[in-house]
Amino acid sequence: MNEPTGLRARKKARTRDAIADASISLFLERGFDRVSVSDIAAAVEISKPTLFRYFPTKEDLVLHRFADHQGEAARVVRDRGSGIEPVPALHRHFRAGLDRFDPVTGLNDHPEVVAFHRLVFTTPSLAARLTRYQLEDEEALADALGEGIRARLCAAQVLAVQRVLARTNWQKIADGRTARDVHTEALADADQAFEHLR
Amino acid sequence: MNEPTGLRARKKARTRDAIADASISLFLERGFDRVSVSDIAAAVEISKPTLFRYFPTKEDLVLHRFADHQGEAARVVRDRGSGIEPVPALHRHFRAGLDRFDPVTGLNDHPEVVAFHRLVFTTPSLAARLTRYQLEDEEALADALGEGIRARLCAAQVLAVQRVLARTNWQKIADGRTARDVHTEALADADQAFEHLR
DNA sequence: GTTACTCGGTTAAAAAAGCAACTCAGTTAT
DNA sequence: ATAACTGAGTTGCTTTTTTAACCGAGTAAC
Repeated sequence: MNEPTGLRARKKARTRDAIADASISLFLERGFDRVSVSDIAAAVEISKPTLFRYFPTKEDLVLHRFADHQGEAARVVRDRGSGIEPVPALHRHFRAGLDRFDPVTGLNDHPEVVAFHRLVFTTPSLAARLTRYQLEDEEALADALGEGIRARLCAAQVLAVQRVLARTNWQKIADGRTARDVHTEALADADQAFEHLR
Repeated sequence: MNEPTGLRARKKARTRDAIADASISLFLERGFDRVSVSDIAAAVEISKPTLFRYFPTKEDLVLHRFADHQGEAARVVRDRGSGIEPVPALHRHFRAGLDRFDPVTGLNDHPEVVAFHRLVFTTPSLAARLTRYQLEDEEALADALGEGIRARLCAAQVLAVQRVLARTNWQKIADGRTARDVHTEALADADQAFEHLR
């Protein structure tokens, strides 16, 4: 069931991680457009074409962290236990994310994570591309919810809610508060928001 | 003047070093024939055919340290300054080796080097292959010295002398003496041996 | 206004690595 | 004696990586 752990696969995963780590740390250090892809390739000791075989664009070097969560909402809906409604399933999933301080919930005060968020939202080309990811995510969720305009509306609202919640949490963290401190009100916000959805 | 330092060359050199290091440390740890080439390949995280692209046989994993000195004597003779006779040039070169405690002179008491020598000379297949290297080295030296039986005799004698000297030094080290301690008498031995050659 | 750089991204060909299956010897088990 | 194993080394095929050269957009220089 799990991926084959051959030599090839292992090295590929390691190269991918190395690229991701090097590029993010370089971006945080000098800013997104003061680092060229050639710099990154040199840091990882691979060639430029190889780098682009792992990540299609420069933006994806940053956004793969979101891309890796791609379709998560849709999956949660599809894999929900029988007799459970979609929205409560997403609610539960988001609460679980809060409990483990998943960065996508905005509730994480690791300096690296905070700096990363700042990087994404203050770099126009990154923010732009991020919305494209969110659109695809939304479409996938809509498909998982069913067909027609109702499903699409519901998907859009759920993801909008999640974005607002994450943004709110992140703002509180950016104001200097600790994730543990914000945790309970983040839960309350989430409960209220998802309650209001139905 | 120096080799091109492209990405490919750098990685190749690093892989070669990794193989050499891993195999020698495994051999020293468990003995030459209690380690399979597959074990080594696994330790370096490369495939078996790849390993054999770097080293032609299992023995060469150990003996490349000698192989890398291959043809050194011949080169010394060819590159000697004008007006210098071959044998004195070789003499000087051997003395220089002693002065920097070059492992090939046997005058080196690093535990790793000592263990390495022991490994080579107590493993029959290694000792056997080593003599083949020495033969090739001898032929190259003979060619550098000129043609005919005289050159061949001279080459054989020079290399025999070097082997005896190295073996003598190694024996003293094996008896527990330190390289620095043995150094002066090693020089004296060398002087006498090369003098006797003339 | 052309010229020349830089940077993101691509292409084609060649080198290198991985994989699986194989040969060939020598050992061990039955 | 034969069957089953193990380990060195090879072979053919596929995937990955390097290399050098290029394209096209932006931009700074003169």
